[in-house]
Amino acid sequence: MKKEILQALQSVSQIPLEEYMLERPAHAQLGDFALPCFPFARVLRKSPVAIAEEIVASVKHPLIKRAEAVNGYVNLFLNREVIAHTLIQTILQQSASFGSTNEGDGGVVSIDLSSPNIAKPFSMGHLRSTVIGNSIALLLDKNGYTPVKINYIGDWGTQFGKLLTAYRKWGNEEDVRQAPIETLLRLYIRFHEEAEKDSSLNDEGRAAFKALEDGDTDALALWDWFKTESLKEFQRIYDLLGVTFDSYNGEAYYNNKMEPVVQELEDKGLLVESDGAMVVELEEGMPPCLIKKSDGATLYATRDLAAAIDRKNKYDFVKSVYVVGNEQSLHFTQVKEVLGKLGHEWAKTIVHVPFGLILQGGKKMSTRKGKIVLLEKVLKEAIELAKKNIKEKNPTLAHQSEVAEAVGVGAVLFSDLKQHRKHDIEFNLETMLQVEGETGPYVQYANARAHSILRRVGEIDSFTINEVNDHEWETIKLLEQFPQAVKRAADDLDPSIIAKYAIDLAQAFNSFYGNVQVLTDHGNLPYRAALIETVTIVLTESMRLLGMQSPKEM
RNA sequence: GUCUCAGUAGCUCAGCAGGAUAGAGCAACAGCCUUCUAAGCUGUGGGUCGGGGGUUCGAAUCCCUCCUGGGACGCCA
Repeated sequence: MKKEILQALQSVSQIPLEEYMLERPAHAQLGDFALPCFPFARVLRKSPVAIAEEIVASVKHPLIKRAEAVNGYVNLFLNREVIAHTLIQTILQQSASFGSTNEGDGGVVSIDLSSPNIAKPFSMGHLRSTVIGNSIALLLDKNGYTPVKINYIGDWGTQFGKLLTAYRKWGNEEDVRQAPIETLLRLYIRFHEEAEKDSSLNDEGRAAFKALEDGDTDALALWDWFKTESLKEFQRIYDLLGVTFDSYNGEAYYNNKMEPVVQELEDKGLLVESDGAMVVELEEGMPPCLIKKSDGATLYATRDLAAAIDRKNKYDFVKSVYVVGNEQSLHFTQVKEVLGKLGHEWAKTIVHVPFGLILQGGKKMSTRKGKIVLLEKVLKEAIELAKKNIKEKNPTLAHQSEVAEAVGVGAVLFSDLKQHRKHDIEFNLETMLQVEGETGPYVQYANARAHSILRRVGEIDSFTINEVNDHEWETIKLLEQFPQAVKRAADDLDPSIIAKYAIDLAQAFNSFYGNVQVLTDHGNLPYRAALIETVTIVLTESMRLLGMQSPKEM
């Protein structure tokens, strides 16, 4: 549509026009599109006002109803009825595939997301990675890519040496069976408390990890047990969130895949000794990448290198996305650099998608110090609140517990996804549980109301449009923008674009049905019903792309 | 100290491929349930866009600089 308008303008303009020049005015009374003529003034040696007036006088196109010259702008008012009719037809016909593209042409994009650490509770921080990563996968899929979701479980590293040490010193089997994660977390916290006083504990922990890595059977058995118990707890949360994975290959999976990488680094002369550790030196200004500790045990970067190479071999990805907090930016830059030094061209296709931290009192939360908020508790609370709301607002509703779950989880998901990824978030339970205003339940409610009207209308087979009022037009303009929102969200790997879009559309629609009686106006009923149906299609699809459910009643 | 992200209404944020009077939500206040679910709608008040320079016809948006805060900077992940 924009292209057609642009062509119409081009035919009467002496200057070549580009798509970006045509903008949407901030205020609806200024029209649907506007062309600022200031840049042309110098070339044409005329005032912008005169240029605008000339264009307005001669521009003509079936989609343009009226053109006005205002202070050097060409303001265009479109032919609402024609555009609305075409758009509604298109959306009804394409249904959920409206806005899809085949840009990715089936190319695989691996996505590293969620990645909780075993023996530690699923925290609010992991929520961000999980829901952002999941939404990115859905967005890529809609654009024709083949996403592969990898849950890179944190199940290896010195932390396990520490945990094993703590368990052997202070733990017992019974407590772990009763409440696995809670007990293991307590042990982990105690370890760090005691290590403050007695730093030799840290050496003990490191030694225990070395033993684990060298295949000590006792240590392995304990490790395996802790891991099994942890995964059970995580699964409950993934079920609630509706997130699935294509691979659960965690850090331990790469235990036997690191040596070849280390060997290759050595063969290529990249590995150098530094203070007893083995490192790869990087460009000036960047700290070296640590590959092996002085005791010979591996590090995070070692495993990430092995994992990146393994994933390239396995999936032959066109892009590899890591949804990990922005405090790890340096780490990923280093890993990319090292891969580049190894001669892997594809290192360029690795993308770190960072996100802000969830803060408490302005500070980072720390598992080690026991400063942590549990996601499961937050979700449970949100669902309880949704249940209570249903009892008050719609007590006769069927399937109340399913709807409560969809709404409660939707509230938590949306409060996270609507914010720009990179912003730190101050944790606030009240904000997360909110159901009014710019929230997940607000979007779900708009969609439920739309379905409610449609249930009363029944089947419609054709419609004509006599006039599109302002409320309807605002809604239609937004519907028309959905494909662009999808494309931008996928290109920027940023789900918040869809979340904001969904809010805008829900607001426009709420305003429409709040001000227009649909059922009683029989002349306009078929057209409005068709419009409302397209709203449900696009709202439902928006919510799906965010990983949210969209109940038809609530 | 170096690198990096941020600073917009009382609070939480959007806008930042430069464009017309800087927008939402929450909170506050005032209306709207005998008409499609009030998780809604309609209105009111509320701003030196951190400070200062610069580029431009035009800057919240681009550049420089300073201030404030978060985070990362070798044997955690």
